Amino acid sequence: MASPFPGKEIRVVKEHIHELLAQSLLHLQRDGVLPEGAEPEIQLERTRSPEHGEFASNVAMVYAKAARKPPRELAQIIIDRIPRSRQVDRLEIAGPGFINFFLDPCALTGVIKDVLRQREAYGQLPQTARNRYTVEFVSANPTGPLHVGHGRGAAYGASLANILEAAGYKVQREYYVNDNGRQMDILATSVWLRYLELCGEKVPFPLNGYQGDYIYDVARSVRADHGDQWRFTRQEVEDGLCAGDDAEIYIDSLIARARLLMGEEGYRVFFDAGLDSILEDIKEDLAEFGVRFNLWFSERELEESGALQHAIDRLRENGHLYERDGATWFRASELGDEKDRVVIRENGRTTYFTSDIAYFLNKLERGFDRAIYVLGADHHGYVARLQAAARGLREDPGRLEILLVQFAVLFRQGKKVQMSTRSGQFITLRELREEVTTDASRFFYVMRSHEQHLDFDLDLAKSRSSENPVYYIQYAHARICSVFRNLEQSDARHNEAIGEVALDLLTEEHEVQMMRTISKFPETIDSAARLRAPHMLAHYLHSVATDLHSYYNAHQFLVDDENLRNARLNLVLATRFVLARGLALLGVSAPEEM
RNA sequence: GCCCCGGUAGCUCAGCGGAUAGAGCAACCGCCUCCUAAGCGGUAGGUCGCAGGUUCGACUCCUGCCCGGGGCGCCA
Repeated sequence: MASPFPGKEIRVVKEHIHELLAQSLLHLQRDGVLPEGAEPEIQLERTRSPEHGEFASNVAMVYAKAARKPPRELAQIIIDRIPRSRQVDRLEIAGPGFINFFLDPCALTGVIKDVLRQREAYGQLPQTARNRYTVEFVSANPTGPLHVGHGRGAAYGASLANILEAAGYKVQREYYVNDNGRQMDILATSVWLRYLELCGEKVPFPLNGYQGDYIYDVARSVRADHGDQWRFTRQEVEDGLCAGDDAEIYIDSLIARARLLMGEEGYRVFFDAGLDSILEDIKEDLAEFGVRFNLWFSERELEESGALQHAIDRLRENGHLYERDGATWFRASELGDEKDRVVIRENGRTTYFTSDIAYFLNKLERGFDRAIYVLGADHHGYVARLQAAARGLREDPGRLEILLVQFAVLFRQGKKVQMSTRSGQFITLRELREEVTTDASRFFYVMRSHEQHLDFDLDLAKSRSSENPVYYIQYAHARICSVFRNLEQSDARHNEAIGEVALDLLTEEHEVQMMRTISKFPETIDSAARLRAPHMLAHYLHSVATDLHSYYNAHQFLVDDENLRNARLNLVLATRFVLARGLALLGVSAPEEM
């Protein structure tokens, strides 16, 4: 037969079969059996049960109407046109008209050769077109430590970015640092009030200020560096303060008071001290969580670089802005949003949304084909707003993709762990990592679909037992490593070349199953990337571990027969590569010993 | 009121329009003189929230309803 990939090793059996089917359908189009025109769409999927072969296609059913033939009859015609392949043992028509592909054993053993040739790179898919993606995630305001809610976004975003890379995309990881908003002013003022307290001046601390102890730490460091030069008495601070009942007005007037008393320069010291120390803490926290970013994008820079003005100009040129009540509005309601949005407030300052628009435009102008946003589910109001912005900018809304991650709720001893940001009674990501380890938290966070509320069972994540899926998978990896350690201590050696020649000895049910599962790795990466679903990879790895443990229990790998031993070692070594790579994509370690 | 997410085994959840709906935990019965029992094998467990619709075919898509979680600002 003619190889569908001339001069190239057939890497993925599924692709190969897909190609065989495509050739058949192309023939039938030329022969007039099928209508010509669009390239036929082919669905090929794994069967649920081996009695239906390895792969099945529904093309005969889909095209039955167009071909004006009963599905099973059309199936036979399609089969007659499918080129012969060494990889395919036989074809069957089943049920209402499925075409089932039964593989030749060499197709499965070929998978082991593939893996051992590609080693750690197995599962890496070729580059695709328009593949420059930027993924923005976490982007928590630098006003305090990350908590467990941010943890899910971090784990999801990082895993997704890794998976997209494996699927052939060039991925940039970005964190949007909101260093310009009112929340930052509240932070700066909170630090200043704590500073005054340390100086011995007790000014009543506002309820909506940042209450956490870390504020004292920042205040202490400012005082250590700058002494008491910004010390004012309670009387001085409260003079001319709007002491109304409204907490929001009260804190705003405190902010204004801070700026006035200290001057912009002094105020900046508190502002930057808060920002720098908290951002530093967040970076360190994320690094320890195995999450790295290529770019920490500063909101302030949007203003300083003129990007903000650039975006506003663009909206204005496109006729989407108007003035009302002293503010400048974006006519979002005409572009799919539920109402119009303010982009320049009455006081002349832009809104948070204005920055969002400018940042989005900036991403596209930096050359990314697509901007992916990983946001908490509470931000779902953003979707329509940002899409409206994309339209208003006359950019393709298809280049904007927003993924909402649902909330995670912690459970301890079967009971919900209560959390509240206001009272400062939230569990930090750092505390979670320390309690259940980074590995377990990374895995648990992405174990479920991101669209699904997550019940995070702390006791399960902590347990070093079989119930804990992350240990179950890691244990499979460690077991394989252990086998090779035992081999080292014996007289025997692993010879991959001998193993490769002897692969046809791998005929046990467990071995066939193991190979089948390993062969699904590339397509799992593909689906997980396409559906933005790291949990698919998590589930897949669990099935790899299941097969390995079963195999391990049923058969001895270190047998006397040199050929069989090396063949089996090739298989488990290939399994090890899959486990290690898969765990790495999820940010989970693959220990050699447990 | 409007919007987002969910409702599948006792519990937590997979299931990318296909064939007999799966896994882990919990329950019950077994397996270590043998490469790590953090493991394996087996048994039992289901009106896929309800009602319509689209389709050769619906857990999957559409509409309505019921139940649970969350969100709606010239806040960020």
